[in-house]
Amino acid sequence: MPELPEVQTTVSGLKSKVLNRTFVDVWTDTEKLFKNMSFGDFRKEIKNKKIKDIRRRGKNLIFELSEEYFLLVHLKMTGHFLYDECPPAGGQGQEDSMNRFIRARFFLDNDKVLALSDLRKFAKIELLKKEELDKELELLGPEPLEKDFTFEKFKKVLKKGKIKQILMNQNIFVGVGNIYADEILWQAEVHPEKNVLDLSEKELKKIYLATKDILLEALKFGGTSTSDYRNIEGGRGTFEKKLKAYQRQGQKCFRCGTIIKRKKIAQRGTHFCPTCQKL
DNA sequence: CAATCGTCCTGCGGGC
DNA sequence: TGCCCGCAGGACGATT
Repeated sequence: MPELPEVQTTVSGLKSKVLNRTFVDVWTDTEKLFKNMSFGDFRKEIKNKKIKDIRRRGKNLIFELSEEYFLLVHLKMTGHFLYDECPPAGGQGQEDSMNRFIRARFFLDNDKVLALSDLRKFAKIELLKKEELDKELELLGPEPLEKDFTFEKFKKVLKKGKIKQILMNQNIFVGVGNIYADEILWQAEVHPEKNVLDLSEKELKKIYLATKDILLEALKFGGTSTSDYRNIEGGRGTFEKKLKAYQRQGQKCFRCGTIIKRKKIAQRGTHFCPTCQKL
């Protein structure tokens, strides 16, 4: 599932390929992905709009277009963009079934195609004016990799509740989903069900540092592709080789050798070391 | 009022 | 072998 490192990797890839390109047309077989207007209207509106910039806010992709329009895309769980889909035979991603669920195609003025593959059809695509975009994003918390996201700021935005749930709450701070929440808490040696109010200063500091560290490290490796995420060339991120907790249930903890446990916490599959991460 | 549940969706894996 | 059930989960709305 695309979290901050995967969305940022996507943004970087897109910027290198489609900046300053103009949309010629768009196709879909899944009209419900287009949330704020009918697909017919979207198709009319997107034509001839130029991509002036591409950025990320939390897990959202934002294409800044000409005429003061914005294309907002949320990949949710299984969405990913593919540039110039159907790579040459034998090319990276060609044999990967995850790249075959093409739900939308954006035709560009260089005769290339930007496609959206999304197995579960949960992605969101919206064409918005500035005020509408701001309104949709207004509840999002701060960016954890920004310089001004200090330890003081981190402590200030936290609310009471199970720490795992808090880490994944986009209104507190953005970018962390199920994979990185488990990795952050493993590194910080904190039990995912521990209440924020019961965390010591030392534990808070470890979670804060682990958040920055894990997200940066995952970004460096192009994200995690355990199941569905692919980069815009259809290839995989390599951070999955670095995972210490996520989907390692039944295997030995790299720190203490205890068998990693899996438990449903806040409706999410959660992986942790019962020895290193005590409640 | 906060916590939990249901919804969207479909491929895949486990069990029989 | 083949079928069916249930699981995976980001975000949001509904419910308790």
